Amino acid sequence: MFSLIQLESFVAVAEELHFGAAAARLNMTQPPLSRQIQLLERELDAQLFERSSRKVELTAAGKVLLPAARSVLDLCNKTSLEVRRVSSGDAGTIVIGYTAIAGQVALPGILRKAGAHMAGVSFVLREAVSVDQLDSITRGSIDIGLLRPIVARPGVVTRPFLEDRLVAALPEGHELATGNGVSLKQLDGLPLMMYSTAEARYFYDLVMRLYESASIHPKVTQFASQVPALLAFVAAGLGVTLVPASSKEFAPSGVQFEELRGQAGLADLNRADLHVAWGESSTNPAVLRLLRVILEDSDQETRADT
Amino acid sequence: MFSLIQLESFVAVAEELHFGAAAARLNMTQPPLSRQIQLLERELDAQLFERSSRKVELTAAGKVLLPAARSVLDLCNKTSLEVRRVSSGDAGTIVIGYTAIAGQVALPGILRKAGAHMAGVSFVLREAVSVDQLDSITRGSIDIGLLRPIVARPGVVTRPFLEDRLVAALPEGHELATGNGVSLKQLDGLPLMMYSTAEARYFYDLVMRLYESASIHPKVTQFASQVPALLAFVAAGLGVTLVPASSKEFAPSGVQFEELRGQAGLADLNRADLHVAWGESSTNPAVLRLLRVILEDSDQETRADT
DNA sequence: TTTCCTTACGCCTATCGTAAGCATA
DNA sequence: TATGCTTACGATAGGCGTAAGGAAA
Repeated sequence: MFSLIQLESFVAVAEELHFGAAAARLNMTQPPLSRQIQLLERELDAQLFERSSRKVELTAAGKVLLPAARSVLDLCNKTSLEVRRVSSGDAGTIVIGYTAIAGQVALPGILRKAGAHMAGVSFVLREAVSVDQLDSITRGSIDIGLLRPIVARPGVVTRPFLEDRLVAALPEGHELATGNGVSLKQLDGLPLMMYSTAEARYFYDLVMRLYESASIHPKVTQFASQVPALLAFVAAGLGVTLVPASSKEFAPSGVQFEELRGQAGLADLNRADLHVAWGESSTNPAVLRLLRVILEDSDQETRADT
Repeated sequence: MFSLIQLESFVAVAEELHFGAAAARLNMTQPPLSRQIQLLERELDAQLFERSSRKVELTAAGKVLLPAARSVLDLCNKTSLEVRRVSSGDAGTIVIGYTAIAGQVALPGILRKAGAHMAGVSFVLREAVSVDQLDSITRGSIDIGLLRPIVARPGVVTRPFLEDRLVAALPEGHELATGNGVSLKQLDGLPLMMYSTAEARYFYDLVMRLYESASIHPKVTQFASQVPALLAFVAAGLGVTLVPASSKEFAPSGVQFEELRGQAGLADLNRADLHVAWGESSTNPAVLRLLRVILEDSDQETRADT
């Protein structure tokens, strides 16, 4: 096979139509340039130039080769730049998995900040529940997951990046909707709109633990797997529910939120933080950079909260 | 700039993920191969492999380089062939991309007719999914693609040349296998052997649209990306599927086909035509000639159908 | 201890530059 | 005779293979 140097030599001669001028452009002397062209011609079994000591012209075969040689060289240059950029983290593709809630409360901010710091990186977004995200990280089909801290998994690192807690959601005008918070005890006996065990296991378990901590039994009347559906029940006056505080931003009208309070140790139990997860052997520079953006950001928000 | 030998070395290592095996494939020993990779990495300022004495893995930068390197090498090979042909006065070389199905139902006929009209032209055949073919046409590494009409792409022209439609495939002896056709409604409730969304997106979407048009929901129990695999499911009695009518020719025993009928507008929805695609700036006379052969041929078949 | 990627080193091939050759206007 | 591509030749650089080194399971 010919070499790229031969193609560069050929393009230079084809453009200058003068071996001496082409050699000067390539910072070399004529003789080796002539030899490179000869080698290329022998390699291709084709005469590329019609040449005498007075003129140099492209043959038909040369006319076919010229655009192709330019394409090859262009593609090589483009590839070189692209690989450099990916290697330095300036470009690349990051596949981000996220839960439905994370997609609403965390993803927009992350993408906004990432877009500013990492123009040139393209993001592929994939909504999935937490456990599926862990599987995907293990398989390598997503780079970063925004999820709930369920079971630890070898090979996957997780870090909290957005503090969150459950708050009570009550129908507007309910007697407990005072704006001063409610205790779990006060919720005893009220119909509870509950997370389904299969699709929202994390929240199901969290709510059950909270009720147990207050020694009361939930009176579950409705199930749903998504926060908006639960809030719709509440807005319709069917009962109360517990949702992440971050859900306030996208609540329907007719719902009022109250902080949970009153119990020793409640704050430790009532943690619904969002975590970011990634493969521990992840080396993609763009991914590492995005992780820095997310985690720095979380530090700032943490400080702002305190 | 890197050299083509370095790209070849890189592709070999990336495909084998083993320096020793790659070196054997390249007919050389490991040490110089390692050195070529190191030189390439230094040249690109990028680590391409994550390697220890126990495993070799591509980095993100390596994953970007791999298809690009293949493109460069493909383009070089194609260029080499092309220049030789033109130089020797022979017509030229046509690289044909085709999907698995096109390779069975369309390619033999095209090659037979082209062979008669265009002796001296050599064909390079490359099986690839439709979207990859479009990429290759844009890059110039294939001349003509036989593919499904997915999204339009600037610079690439496509024309239908083989009409096709989906038909139902049922286990032999099934009560619906009457030879008089079936309606989609009749398939409601039967287990559907479905195309996978990733590798056979076109058919997946087409089947979903058909079911939606009949206001029924598919009961999907098995997934596969290739028609023969789906037909194998059907032959085994696991359910029914929808396949291009042209697949009849290479169906296993135990499968019976029924036309889809009964619904207004079904014929417009149920189109699975094969298209031919080429670069709009294509000037290769041999390519233009082959296009004429393919499209004339399609006119004949169209007339024969009506 | 085995596997397998990397480093070290001698040999050889290939490319460079200088100098001479030769064809054309 | 001047221009400019080609051939000849010695020096150097770069790649290959063999052999030794070193890290991981």
